[in-house]
Amino acid sequence: MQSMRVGDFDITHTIESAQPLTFIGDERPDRKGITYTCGDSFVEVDQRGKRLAYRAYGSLGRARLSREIIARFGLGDDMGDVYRRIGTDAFMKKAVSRYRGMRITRNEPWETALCFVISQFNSVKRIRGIVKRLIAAYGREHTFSAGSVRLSFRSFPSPESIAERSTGDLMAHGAGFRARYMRAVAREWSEQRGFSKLRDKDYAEAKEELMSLEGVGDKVADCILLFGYGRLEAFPIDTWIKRVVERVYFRGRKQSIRKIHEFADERWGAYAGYAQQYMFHFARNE
DNA sequence: ACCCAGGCGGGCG
DNA sequence: CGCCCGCATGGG
Repeated sequence: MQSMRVGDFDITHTIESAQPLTFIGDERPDRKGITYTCGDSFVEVDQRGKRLAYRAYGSLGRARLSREIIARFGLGDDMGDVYRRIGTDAFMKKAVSRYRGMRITRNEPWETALCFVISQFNSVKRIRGIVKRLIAAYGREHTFSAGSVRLSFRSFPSPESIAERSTGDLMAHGAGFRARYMRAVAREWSEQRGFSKLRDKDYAEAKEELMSLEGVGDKVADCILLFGYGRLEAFPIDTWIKRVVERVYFRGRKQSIRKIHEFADERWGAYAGYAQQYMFHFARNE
């Protein structure tokens, strides 16, 4: 078991706020930790106060595991800086105070893309179920044994393993009309080798490229950029965010998606993604 | 029975 | 542009 000291971090809020880890991993019963697969390794994380303990089963070595934990849970983010920038009004101050320590997780881009393609016009509970069934059906099985420890788990399905299924196969797991989009994105992802070039592009250009995929619109593209590529300026606008922004900042008057993007960009700028996540989690749990 | 869910594509004015 | 519609599915 390895560990590190953490500040301004709350793993419970982080893993319960409907980020990819919510869909992929399994929350521990005490809600203070999670298990999830990272590549071909199985990772356990557990928080006790300011101590974050973690371990991996598989090929992930000690140094790489520590880097994975820091990256995955956004532990490199300066939360003082973030809170100063987003906590500028009563509503956001309340959201921040309620969920202090919640971080934007940084996830594998393909895994992020598939999760959020599935998320469209869907509920958090169902998204999780569908993702779990896909992992069970198409994930590669790994078994780890050392001494008395023996465990088996399935990694996240590869783009190829989704692309080669029929829409009927995918619908059998409850994916519904999204099956077509899942195949389309999986096909592109396997052909274009993971969209790694997006890291070198600016936000607008990267978003436009993601939106050229069938089944990826404005909101899903922002989710992929935020949770998959760590673009903290991305501001995904779903039904919750739209409602809340209109209610809190526009006196309940309807606004177009474009206007809300302009508002968020001007108000929260480089940390709009954090503003969005606190707003989303807060609004959903009211 | 009914409504809605971390939307998107397509068609229309 | 903005608006409206259909879309699979199941949980509340």
